[in-house]
Amino acid sequence: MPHNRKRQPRTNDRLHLDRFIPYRLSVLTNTVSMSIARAYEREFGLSIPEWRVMAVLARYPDLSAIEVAERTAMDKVAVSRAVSTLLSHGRLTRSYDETDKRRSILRLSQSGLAVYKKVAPLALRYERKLLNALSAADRRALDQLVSALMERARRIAAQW
Amino acid sequence: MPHNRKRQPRTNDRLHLDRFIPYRLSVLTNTVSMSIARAYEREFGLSIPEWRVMAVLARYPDLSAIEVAERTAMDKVAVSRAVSTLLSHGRLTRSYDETDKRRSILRLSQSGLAVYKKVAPLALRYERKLLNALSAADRRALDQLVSALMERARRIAAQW
DNA sequence: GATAAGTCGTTACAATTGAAACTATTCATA
DNA sequence: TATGAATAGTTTCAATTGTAACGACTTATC
Repeated sequence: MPHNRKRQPRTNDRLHLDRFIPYRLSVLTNTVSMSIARAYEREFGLSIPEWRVMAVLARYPDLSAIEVAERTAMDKVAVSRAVSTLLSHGRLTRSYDETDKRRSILRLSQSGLAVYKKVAPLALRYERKLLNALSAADRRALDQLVSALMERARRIAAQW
Repeated sequence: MPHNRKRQPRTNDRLHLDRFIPYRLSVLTNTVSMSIARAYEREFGLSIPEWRVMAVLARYPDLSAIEVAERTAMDKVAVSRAVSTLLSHGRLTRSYDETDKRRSILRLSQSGLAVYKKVAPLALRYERKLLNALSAADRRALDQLVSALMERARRIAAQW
């Protein structure tokens, strides 16, 4: 019997939920998202979709709803709902494109901008807290891994 | 002007959705989960909660519903619903603990086990496909990063 | 310039999920 | 052994989300 038998490979042929990356990613993401969502909700009455719309409009004003959807990986119905509640709370202004009356032009209002300026640091603080666990090198590694997996996941989704 | 000015750090003070790790994790997880869910649904009529219950019972037979919930990071209502549809499809058997009649004892039926044996390879194949993008070293790194982040996220969630 | 096909955004309806209340049972304590 | 608190699991109701259909408008084609 060989004494230097290889260690079990991480990905083996039996399914073990605790080692199954899609599952672990899902649990991790849920935990993270729930923490953040709770804070947004508690302190600003914002849902995650609403917050995402605000974040993207803060950086790119005057997008249409569809453009917001593209940049936030939300579908257009979700954007439509988020926009409508943000409008009703006065956090957004909406006008329409003169040359294409279907397209909306969305922008943070004064009050929306003010809220954004308070929420953004909260979000960043959370992220910093989370990444505190990691060395600078690990953070770079994480960054690249997430990018690589994302690309791969997209490709697979297209095939399946 | 110094020519060797440092590169911008990855985590800076402005919020950029594409660089915000919680957001990126969320998009990645959704993409991955949807691919898998679609395949389960298409080929076996299983939802993700149902599939998780089956996976954990395959490895640990005779758990109670609460124990399943603990091991799958689902809440007990979700488990109750998944169990009830699995029972109605004959994929599970349920008995009750003699000494504590509240506790159920769940176990895959013959047919459940048969389904499991077909689904598990599908899941593992997906994972392998996803991780193909990565070197062995990267895979180990991913493993550790997810663990570290998970621990950290739990800790933060407890505080907040 | 009429018609068909496509796009933007909303609405309506169904399915999923979450939170709270509930039943049945057990446990702790007096 | 009676009573209050706790636990396992289900049910109910409300909120969220996904899908499909729709109205308004624009673009392409004839």
